[in-house]
Amino acid sequence: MSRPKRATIVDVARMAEVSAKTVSRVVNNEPHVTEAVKTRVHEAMRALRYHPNVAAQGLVRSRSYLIGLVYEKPSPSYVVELQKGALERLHGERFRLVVLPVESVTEREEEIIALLRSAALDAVLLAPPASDNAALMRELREGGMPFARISPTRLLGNGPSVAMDDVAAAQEAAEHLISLGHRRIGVIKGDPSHAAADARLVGTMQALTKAGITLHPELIESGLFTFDSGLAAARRLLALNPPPTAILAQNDDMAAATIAAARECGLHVPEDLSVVGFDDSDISRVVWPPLTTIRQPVEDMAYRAMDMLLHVLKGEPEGGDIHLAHELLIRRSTAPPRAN
Amino acid sequence: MSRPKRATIVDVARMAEVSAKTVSRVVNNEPHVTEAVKTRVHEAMRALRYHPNVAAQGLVRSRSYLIGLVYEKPSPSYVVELQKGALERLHGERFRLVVLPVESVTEREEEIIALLRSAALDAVLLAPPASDNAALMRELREGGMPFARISPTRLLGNGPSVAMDDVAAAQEAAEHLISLGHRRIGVIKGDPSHAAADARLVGTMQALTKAGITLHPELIESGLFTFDSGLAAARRLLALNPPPTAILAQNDDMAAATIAAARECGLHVPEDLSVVGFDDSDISRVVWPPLTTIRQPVEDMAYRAMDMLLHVLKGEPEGGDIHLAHELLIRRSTAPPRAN
DNA sequence: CCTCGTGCTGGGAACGTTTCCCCATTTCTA
DNA sequence: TAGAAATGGGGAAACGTTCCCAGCACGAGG
Repeated sequence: MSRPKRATIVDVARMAEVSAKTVSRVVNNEPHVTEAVKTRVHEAMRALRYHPNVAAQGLVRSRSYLIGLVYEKPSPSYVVELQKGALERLHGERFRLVVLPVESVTEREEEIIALLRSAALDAVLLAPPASDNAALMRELREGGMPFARISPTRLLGNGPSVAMDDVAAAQEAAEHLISLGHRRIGVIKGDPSHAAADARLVGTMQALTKAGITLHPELIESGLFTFDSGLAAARRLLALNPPPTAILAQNDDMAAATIAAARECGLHVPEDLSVVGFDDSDISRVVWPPLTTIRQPVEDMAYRAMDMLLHVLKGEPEGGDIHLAHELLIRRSTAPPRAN
Repeated sequence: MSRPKRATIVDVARMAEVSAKTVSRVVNNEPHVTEAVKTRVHEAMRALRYHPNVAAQGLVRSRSYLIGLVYEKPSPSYVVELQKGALERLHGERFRLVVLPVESVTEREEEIIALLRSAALDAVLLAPPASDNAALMRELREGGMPFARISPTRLLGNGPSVAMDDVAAAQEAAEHLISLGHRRIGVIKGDPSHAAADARLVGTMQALTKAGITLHPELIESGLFTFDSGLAAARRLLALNPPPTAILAQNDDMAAATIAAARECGLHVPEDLSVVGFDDSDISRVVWPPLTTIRQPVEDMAYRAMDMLLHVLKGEPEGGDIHLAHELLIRRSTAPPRAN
C-alpha cells in the first residue's frame, strides 16, 4: 500500500491549486477554509487516493498514534476480551493497538520499560498484574507516558483505572456457598503475583468470618490461574480428610480443572462437590456442569479504560478510579451439600 | 517515555564529539567506524538514554516498522496462539505487531483495504479466511505491500504461506472413526466462508468413499466454528433417526458443544457417541472426556509465516508454500460403537 | 477616503533521521 | 614508488507533515 510512491500533500495541493498548508487544514478539519476550497481539496484527495503519511505527522507532532496493551500470559479468553474492548473503543480513531505480552519470569521491570521506550508508544493500557506495579507506573509518569489501569487492586488514585470490586465479589460467591449450607469450603488462589488473588481471598474470609466459620489453612491452595495448576491444587484439596464439600476457585480455568479433578475421584458435581469460578469466561459455559461464577465485565473494562486514555491524549484532565458492577451467575455447579 | 524532550542524535553526537552521521552508523551497525569511536558513542547513548526516534527513521526510510495481523473473530485460543507465534518471531526485531480483527459481516474487502492503507503497515500476516481472499491479495500486491498467508486452502503459489494439509488431516480423523467400526458418521462443518471447512469435508468424504460408505446429506450440518453454532448443529444431528454413532466436528469448540448436546440427550461419550474435534486447542483438554482431535500447530505456523515475512522485508526473495505436519491425537472421546 | 479588524491563504522553518556526495588519510597492488 | 582502492569521517539535502508568522483582500466605522 505504500511502495509505489504514494501521493503526497503537495500533489494534492498542486491539483487543487492551493497551498500545502491549506490541504493540511482541510485534512485536519481546521477552520479558516472556504467551502469551495474545501470541496476542491477533497476531490483532489479522492482522485489521488491521498492518505496522510502517519510517520511524517508523528514526527512533527511527536505522536506515534500507537497505544500499547501490556498484559501477562493470562487465560486466552481474558486476553481476547481485553483486546476486543480496547479495539472497539479505538474504532474510528486514528490510534492503533500494539500488543505487548510480557513474561513475568524473564522480563523484569526495566526490560518492560525498555520495551515501552523503544516501542514509541503514545500511551499504554496496563492489565493485571502490570496494573499493580508501582515501579512501572512511576517510570511511566516520570517518562510522561499516559497510562490507564485495568483491574488494579491497590494504589488507587494513581491514574485513571477501571476495576470491579474483587473483595465484594468473592464475598458474594462465598456467601452463596454458605447459604447453600456449606461449612467446609476449599479455596484455590490464583497467581500470587496478581494482587487480585489476595483481594479475592480477603472477600472469601470476610464472608466466612461473618458466618462464624474459621478457614483452616489446609483448605487454602495456590494455583497460577491456569488449568493445570488448578488441577494440581484441586487434587490436593480433595485428598484431605475430610475433603471440602465446596471449592471456590479464583478463576474459571481453575474451576474447570476442579471439576475434572472431582471426576477423577469419582465425585459428582454438584451433588458431592460444589464448584464456584470467577470471570464468566467462555470456559464456564463449555464445561459440564456449567459453572456458577462471578461475571467480570472484562470487555467493558477495557473499553472504558481505553476511553479514559483517549481523553488524556486529547489533553483533558485525567479521570479517576471507576468501578464496574460484577454479578453472581448461579448455574449448575453448585448445590447444597449431601446430608451425611 | 517521550514528552520530556528525549535526547536526539545530535545530542549524542555532541557528547561523543563526532558527527550525527557517525552516530547513525553506530546505531545501525554499519562499517566505517573505529572501535574507539564506537564505544565512545555507545557510552554517550547510554548516558543520555538515547533511543532513536522511530517516526523519523520511518519517515526517511519509508518504513513504519509495523506489521499487521488480520484475522476474523475465530475462537479465542486460536487468536492467542496466532499472536503468540507471531510475537515470538518478532522478539528482538524492531517491528511491532498491530492487531486488526475484522468483522466479515460489516466490513467488506474495500473497508479492509482502506483499514490497511490508513494503518501505514510495512506488511501483513493474513489468517483465515483473509488468507484465501483473492481480491484482498490482489490489492495488496498492487499496493506493493508484502504479505504472508496462514492456513490458505487454495490459490497457492500466490505469495509465501504456511499451512497444514486439511484434507489429509480430516481423512485421517475419519479413518480413525471408521477403523473403530463406525458407519453412520455425522459431520459438523465450520463457517462456510472459511475454505478450510470445505477442505476438511473433502477429506472426510475421501475416507468414507474409500471405505465404501456413502455420506447421506442429512448427516452434514453447518456451524460457524463457535460453541453455540456447534450446539445447534449437534442437536439437529442427534435428532435424526437413527442418530449417528460418531460426529466429526471441524473444530474443538463445536466438538465440545457436541459433547454438551449429547449429555442433554442422555447419551454418554464415548460409549453412545464418539466425538472428534480439530485444532487441539485448550478446550480439547478442558472438557470431559478430553477430545480426540487433530493437532494443528497454529503457533508454529504463525511463527514461520512471520519469519517468511521478515525475509521479504529484508529484500530477500519471496518464499513459497510451506506445509507443516498435523497429528491425530487419540484421547477419550472416541470408542467403538455400541453393538446393537 | 483612510484605518482597522477579521477571515482566508501562503512562505518558510521546523521535527529527527538517513543518504548522497564529498574529502582526507591509510593500506594494498603492481 | 606511484597509483588505486579502501577506510573513517563530515556537510547538506531529503522524507512529508505541521506550525509560526506575515500578507492580502474585504467590509465596516469614523
